[in-house]
Amino acid sequence: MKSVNAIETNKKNIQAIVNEALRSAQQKGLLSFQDIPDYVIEVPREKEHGDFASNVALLMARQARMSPKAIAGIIMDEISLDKIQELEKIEVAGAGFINFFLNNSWLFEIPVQIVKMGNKYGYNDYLNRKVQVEFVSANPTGNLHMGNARGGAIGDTLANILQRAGYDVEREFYVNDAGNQIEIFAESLEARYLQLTGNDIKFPDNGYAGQDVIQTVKNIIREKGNSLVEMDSETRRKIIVEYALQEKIDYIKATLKAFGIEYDHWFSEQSLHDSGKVEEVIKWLTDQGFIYEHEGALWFKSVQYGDEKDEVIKRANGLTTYFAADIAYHKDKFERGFDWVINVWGADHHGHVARMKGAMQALGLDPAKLDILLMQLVRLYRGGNIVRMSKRTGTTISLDELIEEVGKDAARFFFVMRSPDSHLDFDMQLAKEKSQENPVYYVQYAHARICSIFRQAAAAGVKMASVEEIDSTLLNSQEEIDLLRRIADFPDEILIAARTLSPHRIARYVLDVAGLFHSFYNHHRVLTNDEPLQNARLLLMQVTQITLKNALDTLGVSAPEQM
RNA sequence: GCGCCCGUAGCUCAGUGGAUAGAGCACCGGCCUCCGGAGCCGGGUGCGGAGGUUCGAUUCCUCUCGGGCGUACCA
Repeated sequence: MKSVNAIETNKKNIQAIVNEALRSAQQKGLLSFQDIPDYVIEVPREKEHGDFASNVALLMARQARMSPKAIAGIIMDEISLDKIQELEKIEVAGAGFINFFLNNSWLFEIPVQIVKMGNKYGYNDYLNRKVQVEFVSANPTGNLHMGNARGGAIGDTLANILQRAGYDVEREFYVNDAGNQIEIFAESLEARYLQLTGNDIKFPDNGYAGQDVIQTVKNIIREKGNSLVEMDSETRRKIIVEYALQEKIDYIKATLKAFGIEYDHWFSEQSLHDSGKVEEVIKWLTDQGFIYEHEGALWFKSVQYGDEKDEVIKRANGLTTYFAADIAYHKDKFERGFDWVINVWGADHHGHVARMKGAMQALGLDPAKLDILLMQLVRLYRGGNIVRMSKRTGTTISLDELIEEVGKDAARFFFVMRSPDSHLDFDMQLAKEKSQENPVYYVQYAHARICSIFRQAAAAGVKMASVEEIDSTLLNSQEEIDLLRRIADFPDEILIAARTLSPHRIARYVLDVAGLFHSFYNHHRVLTNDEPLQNARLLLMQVTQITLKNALDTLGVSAPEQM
């Protein structure tokens, strides 16, 4: 199906006539310039400035050696209004802006298109470009915490946005099932196992002290009893850690699924070691001169790529670092044919960005194809009080507990409501509240209210006319036009959110649409005895419902029919 | 010390170099004999500070103050 993005279409049409006017003015010798500058057609903030506006004259002033206003005047004179059917008026305003005023006929055509597209409204044209979004990638050594939760909501929403922007999207979870922390995990599990089977063993100082480790060990004992006590340590650890990893990965999968997230691919770090890809990439980088030896360790020359210091890739004890595996991992990603790779990382990993991009360059890959979306950390509140998190005592609130307490919808909405750059204060009490203070309810209520109107209509035996027969030009009050206008923005909002990696834009958008709907609802009645008007308003309700539902889908939040 | 992110209304936050900087909450005052009042309408002296680039800076650059994070042969 052909996608609908009326805003983008209008911008392109206006840009075309502006370009045409520029060339025409140039030919007539009215305007002298080398290149058309990189100007924009934008929707002005103020309604008085038209439906669309361009800054082309301001950007051209220098090379044309004329005032912006004079240039704008020339351009305006070269444009004939009948080039675009809806174009009603052009004016020069402010410092030299060209403002374009359209009549609303394009707007009234949109409802029928939206109804035809249904749950595909918001999707843009297919781009045939593969993008991978890797997110959460939590260590399988503990529970999912609030950072993982925010990463999950941001990553999954971003993946949804990219799909609607026209990309082929793959969601990937990188399982850190190798390396140092797995060793420590194994030691911790073994110590707890021996302790719980009656042996006096000291727990490692840097071990995983959480309750969940003890619970895992209890599960192992339930299944295998004391049978591991007599084994040699290596065999015992192998059995225990294998069991624990499986249990943790199952837990992570189940919890994220409850959070509305399903991955296309789970990628094992250990597989990179098993296949020899880590050694392979180290050897290749060494041969190319990107690696040197110092005090028995191998170092990657990340300083030459703007990093603060060089990074160890293989330790003096012969074990590779997590960075070595990460290089092999990113090489593998691009060998899988992605045009674009996005990693969602916690801000505490920002120091890793420069050297990762440096490694890309060393490998001959284009670092611009890798975007790392850093998100600031989460502070959890309950009412006014901060909920302290402590790894040592294991008293953190985990994602499964959060979902249990506030629900998936509120949690997902809250995590994407703010820009990833912004610290997030998550108030669990507010997220649970069924009141006007809680934004997720405000939006869901709008959707439920519309559903209720249709239930009322059905109960009264009202039948909506077929879409083609409805006269949508009757939707001419300010509230109706404002709502319709914002609904028309949806596909373009998706494109902007994709381009700027801004999932929070969609949360704000859906709040906007809900607000405009509530305002309409309080000013006008849908069900009346004016049948043509009633039909037009029912159509408006239908497209509002579709837009709210599709935008909420993008956020992974449900759109209830009643509350 | 050095590096990254953030400082916008009382609070929590939006704001792709553009025209008169917005929203929610809180606070005050209004609005249903009528489709769900979990709603609507009205009420605002705010871009931490100082320079710079630009026709134009909340946005870009430098410095400065404040907060967060990082700065391991951890991940």
